[in-house]
Amino acid sequence: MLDLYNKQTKCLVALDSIIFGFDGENLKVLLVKRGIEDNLETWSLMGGWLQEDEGLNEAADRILFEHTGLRDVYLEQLAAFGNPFRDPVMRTVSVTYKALVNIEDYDHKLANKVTTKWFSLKTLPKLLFDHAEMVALAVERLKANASLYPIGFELLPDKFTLPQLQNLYEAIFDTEFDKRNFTRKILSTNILIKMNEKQKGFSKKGAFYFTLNKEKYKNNSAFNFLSLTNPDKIL
Amino acid sequence: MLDLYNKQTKCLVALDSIIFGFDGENLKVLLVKRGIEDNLETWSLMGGWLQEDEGLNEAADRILFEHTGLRDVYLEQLAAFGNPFRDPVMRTVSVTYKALVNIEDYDHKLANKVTTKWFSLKTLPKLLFDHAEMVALAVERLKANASLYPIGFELLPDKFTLPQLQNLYEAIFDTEFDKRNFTRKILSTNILIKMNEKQKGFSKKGAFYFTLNKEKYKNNSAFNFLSLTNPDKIL
DNA sequence: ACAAAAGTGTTTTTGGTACACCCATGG
DNA sequence: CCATGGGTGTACCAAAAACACTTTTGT
Repeated sequence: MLDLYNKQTKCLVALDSIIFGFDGENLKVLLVKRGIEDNLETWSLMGGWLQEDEGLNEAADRILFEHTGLRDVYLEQLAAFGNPFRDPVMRTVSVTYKALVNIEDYDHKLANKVTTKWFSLKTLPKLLFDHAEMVALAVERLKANASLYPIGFELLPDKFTLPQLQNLYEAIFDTEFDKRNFTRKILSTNILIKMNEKQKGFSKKGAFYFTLNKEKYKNNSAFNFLSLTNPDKIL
Repeated sequence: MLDLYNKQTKCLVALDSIIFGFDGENLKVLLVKRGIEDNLETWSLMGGWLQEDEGLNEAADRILFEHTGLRDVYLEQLAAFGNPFRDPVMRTVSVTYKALVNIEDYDHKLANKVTTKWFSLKTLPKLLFDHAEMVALAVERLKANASLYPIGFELLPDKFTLPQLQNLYEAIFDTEFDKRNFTRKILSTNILIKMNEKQKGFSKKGAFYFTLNKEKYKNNSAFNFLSLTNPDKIL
């Protein structure tokens, strides 16, 4: 039987992660500048190779940590990419992950500000290999998830205002929502807790901060979170 | 740079496909009996290894064909499984695919009836490695897809009755729907065409056959197909 | 005639959407 | 006092859900 195994082709397995962040205005992706060996102006996703005795999730976590110093980011598997010529150097199958992080939180933990940079989704640079395709798929899935589940809070600080939350969802879906309808829908899920504190400095009136009711949030309680029944709103 | 590549661990890459079918009553999965070399009573998904110069989708298609003689089945990638010890013989990363096929259609094209068999989801045998986990994930995704898009017709013959269609959806979601509401919702999408022919032999009255309006079906026109806003209905 | 499944309409309730004005504050 | 963004309520409409009786036909 070992024979049968030994006859098969072996491949490198890479892990590439699409890290989404939100700066209050635009949805962004964290990219890494490729080492000097290549064309200097190519950016790539957070990537690395799978090592022995390491699971896929584990490897993706480790690679993200090595690039950024970030731990405990929830990485979710996206898809495997295996075009035989996707990496011209050697046959590599890449398993992609996506994560949402809070940019503020991230920036002060950031290990390597020289080689990593946030890019707005609308002005992405040229990406390595098939990484642009990976980003596109990640965005598509992000939209699908965000309309069904209350994700997106990972992209915000622990306390955030409703206008901030709305901006985020508007950035994800690249559209605008009615303020009153948005507020009503979000509050009706009861996953937010209003604080007594107001945001200072941004607007004159100041907006109340909210925090996540983590109990309810974990319970997955808000299925069909934003029920966007109209595809035009999403696409 | 080649050095850097050469230092990395290489793995086998397997493709495993979850093939769903529907026999009019239960949702089923097509499994293969393992070769004589192993414990005889283990069944597995349609699986095989990735070959050189072959993309993932291509390989999954080829493997399905080799096991079953079926071509042109729409296989959709599900997820990669990469626990380092999932295959005790050698480190293997498995990329899984799922597909929906019409059992009747399948059975007469079937190349190898001895080693492949349909199993009801509710009475699955012991499966190889982590294949049970793969099936569970596939079922979860099937539900999610079926509530958003009018998939499921692949599982039925070219002409089918509304009660059959309802049975199928009830099997997918493991619940019951109101006949009148179901009918209304399905017909309102206009993706079905009523035929003049009635089903004979099953019920005394006989139910009208319908066919798929393939134009509208391809157009993806029925987003949020069954809008199942109540998670209890789904879970 | 009766059993078994097919087929069909109405009412209620829920939730999505559209829409406009007052409020609080910093400048 | 005014400009800026924050906050709120209502009316309409579409669609989901609940609900029961009649029809057809094989036995």
